Order: sequence, then structure tokens, then C-alpha cells
Amino acid sequence: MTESFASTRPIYLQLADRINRQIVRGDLKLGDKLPSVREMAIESNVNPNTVQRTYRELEAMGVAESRRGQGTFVREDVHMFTELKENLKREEIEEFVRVMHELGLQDQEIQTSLAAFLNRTKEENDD
Amino acid sequence: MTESFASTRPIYLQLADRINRQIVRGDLKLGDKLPSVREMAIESNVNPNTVQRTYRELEAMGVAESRRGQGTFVREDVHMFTELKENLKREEIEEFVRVMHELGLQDQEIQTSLAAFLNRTKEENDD
Amino acid sequence: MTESFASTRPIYLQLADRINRQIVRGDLKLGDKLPSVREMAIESNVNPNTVQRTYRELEAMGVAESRRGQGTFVREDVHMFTELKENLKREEIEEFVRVMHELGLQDQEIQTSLAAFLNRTKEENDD
Amino acid sequence: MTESFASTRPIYLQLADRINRQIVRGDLKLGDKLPSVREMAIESNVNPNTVQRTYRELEAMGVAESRRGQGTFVREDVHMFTELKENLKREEIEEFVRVMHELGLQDQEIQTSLAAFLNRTKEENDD
DNA sequence: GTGGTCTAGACCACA
DNA sequence: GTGGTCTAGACCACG
Repeated sequence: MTESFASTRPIYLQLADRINRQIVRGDLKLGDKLPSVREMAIESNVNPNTVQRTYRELEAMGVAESRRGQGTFVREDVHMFTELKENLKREEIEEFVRVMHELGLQDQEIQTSLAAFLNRTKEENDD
Repeated sequence: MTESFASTRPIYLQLADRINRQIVRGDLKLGDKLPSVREMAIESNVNPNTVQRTYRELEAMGVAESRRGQGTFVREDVHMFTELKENLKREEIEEFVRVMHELGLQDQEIQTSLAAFLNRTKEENDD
Repeated sequence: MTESFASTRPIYLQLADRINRQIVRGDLKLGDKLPSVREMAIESNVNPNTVQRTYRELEAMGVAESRRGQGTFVREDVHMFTELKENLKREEIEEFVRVMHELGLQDQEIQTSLAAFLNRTKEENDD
Repeated sequence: MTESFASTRPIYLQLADRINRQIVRGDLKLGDKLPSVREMAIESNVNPNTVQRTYRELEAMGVAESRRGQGTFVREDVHMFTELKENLKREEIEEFVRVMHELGLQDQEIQTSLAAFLNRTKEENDD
């Protein structure tokens, strides 16, 4: 039997991913306060317990810290930021390379195809 | 309001994607018979109509052809195969570039990071 | 055994044909909104899914475009219009020639008969 | 309300049409015996009464004649044959011209388009 | 058996 | 409201 559909990564991790990306993009700055558990639960249409678990996860990853009575904040740690960015980058690259290998491409071809694509879109924007 | 989760690509397209990848990988050869609509429906835990729609989609894309009373087959057309492979490649690259841009990387940095990653893993395999 | 009767062209295609003819005749102008799926289903005494399929077909043919939440529209593309008209013409001619051949006429005779008919009706109108 | 689908010409007339075409094509010769009502009913998947009505219609049109105790035969009348052929031809041409006019073509253009089509298919067969 | 069509009815996403 | 997707289940046509 083939696998089913309906992507299965737990919601609390999907939410953590999203917040991580917001940090790396700069939509969330170091030191910023995250929405309260309840706010975030409403915004994201999930259960507050799920958000709670996401925030715990972010703490465990060293990305956020909760301050009793004040809320949860992005840690003010440049090293964390750099590392987070590197991690996301690495994960994306790993996945990309894995899939391209699956499509039968060699390392060299992957780089060539990427370069060609970037040149193509660059030219389009030059028009 | 933030977007919700799992706003999934329609099942019939996910299934088409999966079949396309099987063809490009060589798990399905040109001329191979796909599972019957009913078989595939059971394998994939979806309704036969959904599979029907997938097969119709594959036919519209020129990837498969249905022979009434016999089944649905991968078209024996090398040109199709080449094009399909190119399309999947392009889509993966587009998505990769999109995400990397979202992480704040410039075109140049994307290429550098990829090259670095490939060198690193290459050295590991050389060990 | 002789063939049965009324082995009809699928309803969703008959409906597409009808709409195409309305466009070519000018009953539907480029950019016009088609009746909503539900309206058309009632007007035509068919299931909404059947209309949906018709509209999907028209979209695949490049004749219509669906705008989620707004409706389905005749594409505003003169090239499409010209091509559609040519296609309908060709199909009618093919069918006509096929039937006339079946009645035992040669290509030359078909043209002669048509010319005679047109002259006859022209004279009638001159009266 | 738009018209419904499911073509409505009565079966007994559809069957008469079919027989007429067989005569004009020469599949049925003058003087040939038509299948018995029962045979034809089985062949055509219709009720014997329907066939009976078809044969009556063919008699009324002067195309067939029933001989008590022997069956129904194509009338041995060359004039009838010529006229029948002319009628079918005329009907097809009328319909064709009607539709082409509906597509916006002038008499002259109809002839030109037909000639072009015949030349095109002729060349293909010359290949 | 196969794929193809159609219906009925549900729910979702967009706006 | 709109179109889009999915399910359930029926029936047909081809071979």
C-alpha cells in the first residue's frame, strides 16, 4: 500500500517553522514579543495548547524565551539568529539536493541548472 | 489573520505529482500500465472519481493515455519524458529559489551556499 | 448486431459545444460572464458537477476563464475567437464531407451539388 | 430556460433514416428484402412495434412495400431511388448551409472553405 | 474486467 | 454569493 495524503507534520512544528522563518526574514526582530498564546491561537486557528507546545519547542531550540507574567520573546542572541538562519538554509538545501538527485541529476548538473535558471529570471527582470 | 495550515494542494494533483515523479525516477517506464482506477483508489485511500480525475489530468498533460477497456498507460513518447523531467526540475528550482529569497538570500548567495553544501557532502563521501 | 440509437456525445461536451456556438455567433461576447455553475445547471436540467466539468473543459480549451468567487467568463482574447471559429467551421465541413461521401458522392460532386443548391436559393431570394 | 439534451428525434424515424442511407449507399439494393420486423427489432434493440411503424413510414415515403406473408421489400423503382438520394443530399446540404450561415459565413465563403478543405485532404492522401 | 459519465450532496476557499 | 474539491454510488460502453 502506498502512503496516504494529508501532510502529517504536526501542527505545532509547522507553526514553529513559520515563526522561525519570520525571524530569519526579519518580520520578527530579536527581542520582539511574540503574540500571546491566546492571540496566536486565534490568529492561527489552532488550539491554545498547540501554541503552548510550539512556544516550548522554540524555547528548547534556544530561539525564544518566556518571561513569567510578560509573555514569550525572541531571544536577543545574535549567535542564535545566525545559527537559525544557517539551519533553515541547510534544511532547504538538503531537501532541494535530495529531490534533484531523485530526478536523476548529478551535483554538477544541479549547480548548472540553478545558474541557468537564475540567469534566465535575471534577464527577464532586466527587460 | 494569518493563513491556516495544511491548505493542501488538491489530492488529484498530489497524486499526479507522485506519478510524474515515479516516471521521471524510472519507477514507471514508458508504456507501463498504471494501476486501474479502482486499484489506485484503494492503494491511495481515495475515491475512484478522484483517481479518474488524476488520470484525466495526466492525459491532458500528455503523460498518460487511457485505452477504454484496457487501462491507463504511460505514453511511449520520449519527448514527453524529456519535457516532463525538465518541468519537474524547473518547478523544484523555482520553489527552492523562492524559499531561499524568503530567507533573505540573494541569487549569488544561493549559489554559493549550494556549492558549499555540495563540497561538504562530497568530502564526507570521500572519507 | 446493428449499432444502437442515441449513443450520445457526453452532456458536458454538448453543453460546451452549445456555448462555443453562442460565442461564435456573437450571442456571447468576449469578456461576458457565463451563468454561474448553479444557474446553468438549473437552466440546462443537469447536475452542477456536469456544468463544472463543462466550464473546466472550456478553460482547458482556452475559451473561458474562471475567477474564484466571481464567476466564469469568456476569455477576452481575439486570437481565441478566431481559432474557435475556424475550429467549428472545420468540424462542420468534416462532418458534411463525411456524410456526403457516405451517400456515395465524390469530392467534385459535393462541390457541384452545393453550388447548385446555393444558386437555387439565391434565385429564390432574388424573386 | 434553455432546451434540454438527450436528442429527441423519434426512434422510428431514426431507424427509417438509417435504412434510407443504407439504400442510397447501396448496402440495400432495390428489391432487397428488409429484415423481418422481429429480426430488425432484435438487431436494433427496439420494440417490434417501433419497427412496424418504421416500415409503415417507409411505405408512405414510397421507399418500401410490404407483401402480405412475404415481408417488406425495397421498392424496385429507380425513380424512387434517385429521388431518395436527392432528398438526403438536399437535407444534408440544407443543414450544412444553415449551420455555416450561423457561424457567420457568406455563400461564397462556404464554397471556398469547402474547396480548401477538400484540396487539403486530397493532398494528404497523395502523400 | 476496463475507463467514462452522471448524479446527489457535502464542504472548502475566495471575496 | 462564486467556483473548486471530494465522496458515494450508479450506470454505460468497450473489448
